[in-house]
Amino acid sequence: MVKKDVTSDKPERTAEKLLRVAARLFRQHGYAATSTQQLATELGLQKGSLYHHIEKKEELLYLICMDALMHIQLAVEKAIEPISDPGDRLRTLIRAHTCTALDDQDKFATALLDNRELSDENKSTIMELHDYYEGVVQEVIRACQEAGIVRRDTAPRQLTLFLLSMMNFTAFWYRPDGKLTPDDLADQFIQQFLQGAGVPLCDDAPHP
Amino acid sequence: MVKKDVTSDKPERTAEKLLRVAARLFRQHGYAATSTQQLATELGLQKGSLYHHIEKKEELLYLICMDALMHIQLAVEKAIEPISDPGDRLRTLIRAHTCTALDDQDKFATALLDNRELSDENKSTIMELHDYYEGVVQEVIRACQEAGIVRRDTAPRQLTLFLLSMMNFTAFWYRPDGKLTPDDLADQFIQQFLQGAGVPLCDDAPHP
DNA sequence: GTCTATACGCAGATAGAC
DNA sequence: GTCTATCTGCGTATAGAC
Repeated sequence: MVKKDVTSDKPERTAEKLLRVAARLFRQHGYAATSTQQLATELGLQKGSLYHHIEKKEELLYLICMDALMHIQLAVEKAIEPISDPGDRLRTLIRAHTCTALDDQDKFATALLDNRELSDENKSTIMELHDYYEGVVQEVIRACQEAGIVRRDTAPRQLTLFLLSMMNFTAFWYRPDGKLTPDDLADQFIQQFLQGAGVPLCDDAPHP
Repeated sequence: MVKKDVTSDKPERTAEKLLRVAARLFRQHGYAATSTQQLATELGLQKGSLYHHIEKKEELLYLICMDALMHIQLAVEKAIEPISDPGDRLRTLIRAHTCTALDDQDKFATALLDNRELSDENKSTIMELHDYYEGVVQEVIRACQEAGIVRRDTAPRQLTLFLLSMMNFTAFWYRPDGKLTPDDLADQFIQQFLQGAGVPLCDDAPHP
């Protein structure tokens, strides 16, 4: 359905702006509740003009989901690739995921909320990517279990879901104008995921 | 906008079924993408007939959000009310929240995903309830900090968001036909939230 | 690449018979 | 409480001028 080449940089400017604005509106009101009219108005265009840039409205949603998923997957894989220590890989993954997700919050939130409104065909494509990425996360966690730094009494898949839940929900409540930077938040996620919120029973005896 | 009395039990059966079916469809396709036609078809009615039970389509969404929030809030408050130990209150809250949310997964997921599509007026009402409930959770966590069983180096509001993120995201991926019961999941949430996924550094020295 | 004009269908909602 | 019939508007998408 989509054959845009992203090789060239400059001539695609309008298309990028379109995606950015669409992501903001979709996140705010939902995909189906956002009309091509609203979209055009925000861009200072007539609604007919949109169809010079896209084939149909759904293409916007598809591109947004694609963009968000690819972005986060590539960022995370690139970040953890040169690292071998399992614990460092996990911490790096959490930081890269958090920062990338918040860097493009509208697209990421839309991808999470509105992917159910894609056509069956597009939905499968997106779901495949999603599952692949989940597998990457799960593998990092599994390696931590093997290395003895993450508990083995819970299935890696469960732990993956817990971690992704915590990080992904952030896209819904995080306000960039608040006090916490994405990096601060990443620190908190790392601590919360690994140590939990409970006070350690025995940290009065620090190890050498 | 809504003046239904929920005092009587039996005569409201159709209305309940309507809400149940609506919640399922809304969750599946989104509120705006679900037509009154689909709704009517699933109920074996003509679309005109729906308007004997509701004033407008949005009323369904409003009632679903209301229902889900009230249900969970009442269940949690009732569960923790007789308990005084802060840690027990937190663990009880997690269990009540998890089980109640999964008991009516469609409504709960719809309330989380589609509340943005409510009219401004209805949205405020729902948000107030939501904030109130968040306050209840936060207070339980704060009490745990005061009692020294939850770390104080993270703000109670942050911890509340982490906990709710983990629990609420469940509504999106949990499958009732899987192996985990809601109770199992609650156990995992309690452990994950308090102890984290990391292996304790010193549990070779159990306390008496 | 943007405009105007328009096709076409389906959405939500109402009225009145049964 | 459900049906049929119908109103009305707005939705997505297209065509052709500039």
